[in-house]
Amino acid sequence: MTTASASLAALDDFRPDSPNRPAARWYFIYVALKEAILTHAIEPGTKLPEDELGEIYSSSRTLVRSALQALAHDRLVTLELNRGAFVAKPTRLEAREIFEARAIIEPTVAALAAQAATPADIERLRRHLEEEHVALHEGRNGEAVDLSGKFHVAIAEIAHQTVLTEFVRSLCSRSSLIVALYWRRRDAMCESHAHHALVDAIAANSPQDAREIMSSHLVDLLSGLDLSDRPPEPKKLTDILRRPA
Amino acid sequence: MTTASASLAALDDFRPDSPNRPAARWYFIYVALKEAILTHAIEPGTKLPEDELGEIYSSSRTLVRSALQALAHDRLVTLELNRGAFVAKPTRLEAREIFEARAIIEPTVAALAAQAATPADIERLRRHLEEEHVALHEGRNGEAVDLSGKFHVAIAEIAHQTVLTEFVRSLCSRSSLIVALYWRRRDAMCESHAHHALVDAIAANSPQDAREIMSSHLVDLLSGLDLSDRPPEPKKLTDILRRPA
DNA sequence: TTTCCGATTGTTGTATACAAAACTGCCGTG
DNA sequence: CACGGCAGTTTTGTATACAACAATCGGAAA
Repeated sequence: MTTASASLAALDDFRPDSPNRPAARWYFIYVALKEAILTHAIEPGTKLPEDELGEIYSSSRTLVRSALQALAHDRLVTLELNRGAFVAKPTRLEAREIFEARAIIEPTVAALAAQAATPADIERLRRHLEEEHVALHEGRNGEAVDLSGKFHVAIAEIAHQTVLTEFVRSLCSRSSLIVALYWRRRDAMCESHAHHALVDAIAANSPQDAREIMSSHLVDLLSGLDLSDRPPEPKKLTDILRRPA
Repeated sequence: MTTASASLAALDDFRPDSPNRPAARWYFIYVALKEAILTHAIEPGTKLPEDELGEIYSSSRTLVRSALQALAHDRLVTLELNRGAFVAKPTRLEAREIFEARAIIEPTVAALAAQAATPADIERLRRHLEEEHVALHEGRNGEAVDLSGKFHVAIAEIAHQTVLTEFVRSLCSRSSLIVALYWRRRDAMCESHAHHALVDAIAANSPQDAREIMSSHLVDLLSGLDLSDRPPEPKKLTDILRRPA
C-alpha cells in the first residue's frame, strides 16, 4: 500500500517525539484517521464518536481523544463542546481563503525548489507522478487526490523549508476536504498536465517557470471547484423554514 | 491588563467550539501558559511538569495534558515521550526558516491589508501602537515583544484572510521564542519606526508601499538576531565534552 | 394535532487509579 | 577514584470510573 508506507515514513519525523523514539500510541490512531479522511474514505461532516473509534483501534478513549485533538488542530476535524468530533466541512469562504493562501505561498516555494533540486529529488518526483497515474487509472480516486496533495508537499520538501512545508501540508490536507465537498465533476478527474510540467521546470532549475506553472496550476484547481457566493449555507434554518410544506 | 484582555478576546473565536459556546476548560490553561511563554515569563527549555501545572491551575493532569498538546502543536512546547513537556527552543536553522517564511507571506499580507483597510482598522492599529509604546517605556519588555507580534497579526486580520492570519499568528509566536533565545542586545530594544510607517502606508491604501516596508522591516528584525551558522548547538555533547578539565 | 416539558439514554468532560518508563542516588567493584 | 549497575523515587502513559451535558422520545396540555 503506497499511501500507507508514505504515512509510516511521515510518522518518524513528526510530532510527539525527539528523533528515533517510538511514537506515542495515539499517533497511530491519528495517522490512520488522517489517511481515512484525506482519501475520502470518510465523508466530511461524519461524526467520530470516541467509543466507537476506541473499539476500532482497541484503545481507550484517552488515546482517541488525543488523536482527535491533533486532527482538530489540523482543521481536519471539528470539535464541538459536549457534542463530539466531526470530520470538518470547510465553508466556501474558507475554501477560497485556503486557495488564496496557496496562491501566495506555493509559487514561491516551487521557485525555491527549482533552485535547490538535485537529480535525486527529480527522480523522487517522477516516481511520485507514476504512483498518482496508477492510482487514477485503477479508479482509486480518493487516494489519487491524496497523492496529488503529497506531490505539492514533496516540492516544498525539496525547497528545504520545513516551516513552509508544514504550511503546504496543512493547506493540501484541507484542500482534500474541499475537493470532497465542492469538486464539480466527480468523475473524469482529468490527470493534470501541470504536475509533469512542474517537474520539468524544476528539473531544468528554472525558478521563474516553476513559479508561473504553479501559479496557473492553482488557478486551474480552483476553477474546478464550485465556490460560488450564494447561500454559503442558509444562516439560520429556523428562520427560513418556518412553515415548511 | 491589556495582554490579558487580548487573550480573552482571542479565546472566543478560537479552537474548541462553535460560536458562542463556553470554551473548554483546558483552553484557559492553554491561554495562560501561552501568554506566559510569549511574554518570556518562562524561559525556553523550561520543564513543564503536569502535576505542578495541575496544582497551579487546580485541575487534573487531564486538562493540563490537553493544553500542553495544543501548545506542542503550536510548536511553543516540545513533548518528549516519557519525559514530558518543555518550552520549545527553536534552533538557529528553524529560526532562519521561520523568518524566511515570514518574508514570503507577510509582505503580501500587508499589501492586502492596505487594500482592505477601513478607518476603523487604522484606528485599531494606532491604538495598538500606543499600547506597544507604553509597555516598552514601562520596561515590560516581554509584553512589548508579545504586542509587537500581535501587531503583525492585526494586519493580517485586516486583510480578511483567516487562513493566512493563523499562519502569521503561528510565525509570530515562534518568533517570540526566537527573540528570547537569539536577540543580540537584550536592553535598548529600539522602538521600531517601521510599525508606524506600516500603519501610514496602510492608512494611505498603498499596497506597494506596505509590501516594501513590511519586507524591509522583517530584514531589520532578522538582523537584530544572532543566527550565525556556527555550532547551532553542539550536536552531541558526549562527543565534544570528552575529558573536560 | 401540535407544542412543550421532563425522564431516559447515550455521549462527552474530568478526575483518579494504576502501569510503565525514566531519573536519582547508592553501593559495590575494578 | 571512576565506572557500572541496581533499587527507590518521581513523572509520564493509559485505562477506567463517575459527573455533566445534550439528544431523543413520550406524554400531557392547549
